[in-house]
Amino acid sequence: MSQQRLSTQDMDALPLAEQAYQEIRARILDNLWSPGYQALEQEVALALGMSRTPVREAMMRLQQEGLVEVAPRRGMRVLPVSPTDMKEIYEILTALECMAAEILGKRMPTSLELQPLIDATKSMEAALGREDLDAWAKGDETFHHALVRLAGNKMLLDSVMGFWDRAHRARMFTLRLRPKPVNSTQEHMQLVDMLAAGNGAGAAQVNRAHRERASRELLAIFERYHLQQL
Amino acid sequence: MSQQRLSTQDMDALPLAEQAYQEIRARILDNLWSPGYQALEQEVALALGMSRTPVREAMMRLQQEGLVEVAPRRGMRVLPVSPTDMKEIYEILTALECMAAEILGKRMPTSLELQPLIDATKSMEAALGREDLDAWAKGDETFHHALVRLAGNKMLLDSVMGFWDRAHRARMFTLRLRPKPVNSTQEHMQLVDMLAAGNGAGAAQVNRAHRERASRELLAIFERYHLQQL
DNA sequence: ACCAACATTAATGCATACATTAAATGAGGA
DNA sequence: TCCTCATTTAATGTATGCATTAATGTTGGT
Repeated sequence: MSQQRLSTQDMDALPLAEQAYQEIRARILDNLWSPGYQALEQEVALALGMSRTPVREAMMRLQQEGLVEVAPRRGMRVLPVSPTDMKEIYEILTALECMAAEILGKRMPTSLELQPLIDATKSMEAALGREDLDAWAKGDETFHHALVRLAGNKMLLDSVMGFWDRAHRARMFTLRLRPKPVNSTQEHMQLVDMLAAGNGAGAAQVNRAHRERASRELLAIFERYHLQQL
Repeated sequence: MSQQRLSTQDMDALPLAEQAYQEIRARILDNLWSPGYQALEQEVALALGMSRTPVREAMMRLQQEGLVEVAPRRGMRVLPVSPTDMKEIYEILTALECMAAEILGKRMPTSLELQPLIDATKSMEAALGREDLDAWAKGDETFHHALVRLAGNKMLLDSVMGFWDRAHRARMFTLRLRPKPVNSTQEHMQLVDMLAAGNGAGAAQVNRAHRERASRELLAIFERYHLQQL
């Protein structure tokens, strides 16, 4: 294998370790590598066409983020998400997002700032009309991402995004098992109203109810289908 | 340098990468390597008596945790903590700890479970009597650690501990610049009472006030002394 | 004296070699 | 047949080598 394949003008300026990270992460989030999937450093290295070193680096990063576990002798293993995990993740996300909502509300965002939230909500409604649940989910992510981003706390955003990743698969899976999210539009707009009114506490409360309902529904699905992990 | 120094019966069963991580982290938290301190992979490796590989691994881990930055050509650099950073960290910690308090309160912990909180508070009071601020700070950490731990959300605990690390230096530094924390005992016991009474919302509220006051005091010190970073 | 082009140096990113060790395999005895 | 202990195998952890490249220094021209 050639020592370095980056020649003079190569489009991938990304370090191999970074490529490995993004590639593995994408496969996990897209469920190409499902929970329980195991692979040795060498196997992954071969699959990605690089040596063990950058792969190892990527695996450790993913382990810290909670997406994989690196077992002593069997390489990495894609971690399943248990109902308990989901409960923990949603508790955290609820706390963090509500904090974001409160901060943002107190700050009285301009309508220009709030526009992304409104756009996302509209796109969700449109997607729902087309029965396009994937697009709906994407809109929902956009909405909540914008909400947290506008709070202006960078560490908060990073932290939240990490937990979203961990819950991603389960959210996608349960998307089609739960009642159509017809209330979300109204709940989102209610939140926007609170924010526009500068009502931080109210915004936090609305978002909290929103998230707690979502969490309950999700955990109910785990129960109903006896899902031990996803 | 010998390839492997782990002979048959060696007390350090820890992988070198783990040793490196703990060692570097300790030096940063103890302020032996102050904010702005820079070191190349090779230098650190030499200092710790190992090769670049495990050092590199440790540095990446510390970077993800936000303690250092790994600049392209100048190795790692211990990150300073700015007032903005402190504000962000305390916002997050407040949200997460309050969530912990609420969960724990709702669960109505037994007095046995609450004992660690009471013990920690007593130890803080004793330390204060001896004017031993370091011991006081340690007690405070113990109290809040126990609070979050008892909430039973492992991910929450991990997350919180990461943010504590990032704020550690600044907390220690400001310890002697701020008014003696004479109210903390009462506030802590008030929180314990709420928890014992099963009053989750109340516990959250008390803890929130507690943390917001601490945060305000800390930021005020940054202001007063024109500290741009710690 | 200043600046541009070039040479030099040094640090990293990655590949690879190697020792250690956990797991798997197999042999021998109860 | 089953269990115990030695042997082999294979995966990792760590060290090291090497190519790339950013930073620094140097030279020559204006």
